[in-house]
Amino acid sequence: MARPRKTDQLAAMTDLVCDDRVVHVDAVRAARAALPEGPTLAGLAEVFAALSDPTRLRIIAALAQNELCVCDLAASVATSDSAVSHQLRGLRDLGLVRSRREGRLVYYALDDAHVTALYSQALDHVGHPTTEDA
Amino acid sequence: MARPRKTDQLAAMTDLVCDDRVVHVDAVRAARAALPEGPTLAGLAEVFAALSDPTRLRIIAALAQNELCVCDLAASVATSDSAVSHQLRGLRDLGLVRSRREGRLVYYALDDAHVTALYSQALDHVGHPTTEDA
DNA sequence: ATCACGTATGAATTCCTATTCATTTATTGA
DNA sequence: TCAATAAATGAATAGGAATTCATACGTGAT
Repeated sequence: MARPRKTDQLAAMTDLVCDDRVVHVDAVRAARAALPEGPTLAGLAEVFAALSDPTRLRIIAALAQNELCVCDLAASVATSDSAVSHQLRGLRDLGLVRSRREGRLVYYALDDAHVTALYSQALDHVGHPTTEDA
Repeated sequence: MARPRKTDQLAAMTDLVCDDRVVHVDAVRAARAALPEGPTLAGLAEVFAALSDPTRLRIIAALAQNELCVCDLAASVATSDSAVSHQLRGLRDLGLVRSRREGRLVYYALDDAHVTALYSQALDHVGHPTTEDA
């Protein structure tokens, strides 16, 4: 069933876990107990991934100021309408952004306080110079 | 030099910015003023990217409990030593993690309060069930 | 010195993601 | 109805990223 282990405790731990050797059993036990569950982990990764792209960060920073229509958003963050639209779709699928149509224009706004909070916290930590500070 | 614009104000804005049409000049101006500068933006994206991968997230969650050597870390997060080592290099290059050698073992620990704070804030927002809650 | 073990590294593979370009849909005005 | 504009979408391309496998490095023990 398994190969022999150095100690019973160790064997119990590693069998419970995986095939690798464990040095500090208690530390590993504690670490594993602290791991978020699969869905939680995936959710975290998703949110952070949304914030991991410069274009999306600019979009979020822009929308943190005003609601904006797609073309204004594109002009604001200096990318193509299409690229912005693609990104907005992703952000909307994640529930981070909401849209509202008015005539031919579609306005987007932030729709998730968590993400906004994460963004500004990160900005605080980094120190937040903007173009208006120049 | 450029194509005709609907208004002078609009023309001034767009020339200052890019080649796209702008609908709400003031909104765009405000949005652009709020954009973080290039290096800041890149730094933000980097940090969030570090948190955007499930494996790295598990590593961070594990190290939030104890300092761990590579093989214990691998056992904790249930991936190969090699994969963990690769990820640790990245995290160390970003200054998120520090290492300490003791004999043949190398212990890693978290080394950036910002990231730890971001992680736990995100965890709070999501709600944080772990395996020990079961 | 040699061996075993823990860790690190490089190359290769595979998967994912962001942008671009072309096209389509939706809405308004002529 | 037709033309024009804003936005969305799909396919394609290109770049990046994570894991695996093989191998090398560093350290301690025999």
